Amino acid sequence: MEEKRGRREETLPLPPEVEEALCRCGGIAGLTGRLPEDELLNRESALYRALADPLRLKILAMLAVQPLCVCVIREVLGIADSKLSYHLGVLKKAGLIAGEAQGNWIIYRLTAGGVVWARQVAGDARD
Amino acid sequence: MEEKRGRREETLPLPPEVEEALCRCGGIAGLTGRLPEDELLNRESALYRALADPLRLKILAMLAVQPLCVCVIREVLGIADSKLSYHLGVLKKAGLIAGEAQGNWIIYRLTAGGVVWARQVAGDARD
DNA sequence: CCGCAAATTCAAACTTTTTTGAAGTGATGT
DNA sequence: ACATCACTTCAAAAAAGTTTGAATTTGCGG
Repeated sequence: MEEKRGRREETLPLPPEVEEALCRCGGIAGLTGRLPEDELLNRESALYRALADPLRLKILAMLAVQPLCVCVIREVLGIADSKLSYHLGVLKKAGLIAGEAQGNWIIYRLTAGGVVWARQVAGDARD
Repeated sequence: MEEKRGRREETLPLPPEVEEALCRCGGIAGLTGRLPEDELLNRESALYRALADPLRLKILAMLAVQPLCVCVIREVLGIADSKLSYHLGVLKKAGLIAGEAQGNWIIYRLTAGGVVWARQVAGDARD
């Protein structure tokens, strides 16, 4: 009766392959300890969420060619102003691009972080 | 009047910096030509969408330690079966993980592609 | 055959993201 | 001062993604 209470982690029946490997890494607790902090996972998933749209990837690819003002981007994409503004906002909030006002225009360019990801997008194309 | 009709691409007024660089790369048309295919952008954004959730990144991190059956993953995450099944499905559809039935259990492991991205997640943690 | 345990499927409720069109901001040229 | 151009903001509608709990499937041991 005593061994039933508490339900130790080693108690749950597992496929041998998993059980063995799990023991070697410290059981459930050991495994849990090896995982990245939630804080980090949140930040990373937020970045991927910004990249999770073909339109936004296209914008990154364009800006990898050269810095551009909104009107040129819109001309290439053929979408409404406000829609473009929304997506630029998403990329900006993610720290992938930055916009600098220049008179009547706003010129967007990749940030250092943006360059890395834009390369990832365009780089895969070379395969 | 004749120069007004048609609105050639060179006609739109631009900040000098942008205009000059745009000319060098073949104008709007030249820029458009350098962009990745929509097909590719769709595939890549689909991958990022699969990565765009902290729970899913955590699952990848777990499987980077070792292959695991669903029950262990659930134990670590502390979420409902069906919820976990949904997220495993997303990762599987994205080609990041694969599950192999083994008797009563299903053992999930990273695919080759999954390994790359799991490293990206955990690797950033080392900074 | 029966019952159990592991995992998936399903549909409805819920949340988040995206789209749309109208209104707003601010610099520029007249 | 006024009209215009480039761009953003806003709020409502639409679409997509996620969560929930119940039902289902499948393999295993008795």
